[in-house]
Amino acid sequence: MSVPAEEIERRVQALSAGIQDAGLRLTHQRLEIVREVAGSKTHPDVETLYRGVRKRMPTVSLDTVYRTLSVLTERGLIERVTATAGPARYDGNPFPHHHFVCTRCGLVRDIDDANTDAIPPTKQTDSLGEVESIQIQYRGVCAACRQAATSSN
Amino acid sequence: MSVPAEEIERRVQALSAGIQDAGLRLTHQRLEIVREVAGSKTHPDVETLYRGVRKRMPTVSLDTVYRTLSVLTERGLIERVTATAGPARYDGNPFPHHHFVCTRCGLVRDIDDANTDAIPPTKQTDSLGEVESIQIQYRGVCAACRQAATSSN
DNA sequence: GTTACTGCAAACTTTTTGCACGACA
DNA sequence: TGTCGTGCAAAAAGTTTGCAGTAAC
Repeated sequence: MSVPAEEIERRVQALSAGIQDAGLRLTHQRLEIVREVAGSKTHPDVETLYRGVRKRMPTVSLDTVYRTLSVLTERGLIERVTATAGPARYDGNPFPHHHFVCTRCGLVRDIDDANTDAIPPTKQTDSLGEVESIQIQYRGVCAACRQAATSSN
Repeated sequence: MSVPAEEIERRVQALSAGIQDAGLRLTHQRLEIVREVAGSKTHPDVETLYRGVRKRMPTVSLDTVYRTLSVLTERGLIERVTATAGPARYDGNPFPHHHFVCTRCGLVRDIDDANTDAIPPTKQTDSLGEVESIQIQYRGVCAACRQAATSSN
């Protein structure tokens, strides 16, 4: 149920290229952090990514994880997940997609690009600015939380 | 260009009722905080709301603003804005709506309920859980940022 | 009259920053 | 070889919590 190896590879390629195209250095640390975030489907927070990277690179520092994620986000290569409260979480999938969000436990999972052509810009959006992309949040209760609620009733 | 008085009133009513229906006390502090958040269309952060409330109630504390916003959010009466990084921002509109988000400056504005029937749950969402609501983020560049970019080119 | 809420202060968590050393292009 | 990036440490920012007094119901 993890991200398929070839998909991880595709993401790592896109992110690595993005770093180098921006004239930035692709250091060992950055590559490992890219691998970690690209290989996760849970949209982890910085601390979790840090622990994951340290398994392969024990000397990496938390600051570097913060800084690398900032760099990637500033360049638009990855996104901060804007769906949950608490510590920042990151989305290592650099291709367009949407999110399912569990309102109970904060689980976030990617949803492939839906038919966003069905959602045209409106008069309201037109008066505010130019819409460049549309992201949908499907909010609800995940299977695990649903089961937990059922069995305790 | 602010929220119309009757709309503010409608929101304050809904939020006040929500507090009391939950068996909580509608204190002066809570009412002023509700007024502040319901009257703003900018989705302000806690510090900004605090300053606004203090104009009318100089003795209110920042903690109480934090606590009241937490209470309102936990009860599902208002929502934390899940669109921007940085300090938490709150959306005092308790009725269904969507958001336009400027990716440059972080401006967030409400968009009236679009035709979300055009976005049915998918096989993917079905396998993750039950979708209860759909929120659309229209992302782009707001008029002010667009103008700033144009005039500096 | 109870009990929940508030203000104050302190603590805690998360994130950012300055600096000197080390490594990438 | 020059410059960008890293690790360390300290600081800053944002948020939460314990406690005693106060106010809502």
